[in-house]
Amino acid sequence: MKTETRKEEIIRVAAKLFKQKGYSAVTMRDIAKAMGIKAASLYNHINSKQDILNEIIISLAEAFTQEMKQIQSSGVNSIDKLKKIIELHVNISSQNIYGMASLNNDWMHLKDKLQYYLKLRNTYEDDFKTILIDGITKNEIINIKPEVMMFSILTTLRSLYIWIPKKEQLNLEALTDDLINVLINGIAKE
Amino acid sequence: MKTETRKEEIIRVAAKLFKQKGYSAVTMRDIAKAMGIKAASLYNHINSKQDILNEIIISLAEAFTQEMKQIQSSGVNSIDKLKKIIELHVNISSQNIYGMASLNNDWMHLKDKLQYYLKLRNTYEDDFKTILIDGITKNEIINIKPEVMMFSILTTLRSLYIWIPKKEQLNLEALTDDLINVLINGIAKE
DNA sequence: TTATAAAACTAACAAGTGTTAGTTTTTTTT
DNA sequence: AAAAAAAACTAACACTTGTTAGTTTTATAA
Repeated sequence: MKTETRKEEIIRVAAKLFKQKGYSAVTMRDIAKAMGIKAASLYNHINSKQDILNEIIISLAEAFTQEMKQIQSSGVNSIDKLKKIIELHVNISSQNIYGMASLNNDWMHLKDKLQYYLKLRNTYEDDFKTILIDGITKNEIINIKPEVMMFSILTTLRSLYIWIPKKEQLNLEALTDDLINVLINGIAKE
Repeated sequence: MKTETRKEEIIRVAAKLFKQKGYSAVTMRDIAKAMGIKAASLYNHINSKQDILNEIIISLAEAFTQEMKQIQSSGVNSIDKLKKIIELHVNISSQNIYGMASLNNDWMHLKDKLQYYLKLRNTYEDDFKTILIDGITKNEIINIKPEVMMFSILTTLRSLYIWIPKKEQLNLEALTDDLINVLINGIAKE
């Protein structure tokens, strides 16, 4: 376990504050105070406030994209691919609760990286939809508009960062199992 | 259809901007410019930027609370209550897309009204959970942790404001039906 | 038409913003 | 112990923020 650099520490502390109040409402002085230093000192480690946001969001977006490509080429059936996607979101979200908040709420404050982020997101959603359409074709998934299914599942998964901290004793495996049940099998007794 | 007051117009325009950039990133000068007046002129109609946010969020939160009480006392079974909740969210969200964005993303910037808002939200979630527990008891709903079920359904419903605008031809009834299917019956073919 | 109310305006404020320059302190390397 | 590098500091900048005071214009009522 390699030790955290000062820059990584700044990004981690900033992400925590961004989750609480959003990127725009957090000042460089807030971040500095949370680290016990003065705002100007931050600039020995980072280039700008904007760069902090870039690093938080882009690294996460790239992680999702990369894993989706793995799932895509895994060769399992569509339901199992969806299960892998659920696991992916639980894993990343539980490891980076604060970053996920920025990814969800502050992506629109990206500037240089905005187009790149949108490209990654669109690719991810297209891949997701392709899995659903494939499942419908192969009769593994009910024939409902794939957009609505994707919206429902993806929205739930993207909001995990809100709910995971609330679960006192965080059993990730149990959470994953429950989510698979709820999202794929529904909640009604047949 | 009674005509909109200037104050209502400010709140409507502000909500639209809040959806795009978040409360903190929108300035009074932004709002004024979108209305074709100067920032100082806004204060002939509203007391503060804070008050704009208060009105947007609290009116929506109260609408949800009120309707939930209706559903609670409607006497139908738990699955039908869930269907009514889905309809409720589709209706309010489609009628106030911009306000729903503030409700979801900017509630933490409430000040005086923050405690009141949290009380309304907690009550709503408690009522929701009670319906689920009741459904489990009566064997209408599968026996999974009600928190996970509520999280999944409620998160999807709360995010409708993101997706509704994307649906080119907005058939609300069809959307409601699809959501009922996906959220209650799941997506897998049995 | 004249008086009244409503709604816009200009100008400015005090406080807060991200960031830079230059300097001092602390830590690491030789 | 001396030199070099890293990381903190103070002070300030140019700009933006929400808001107020006072005034002028526009619309309504008498």
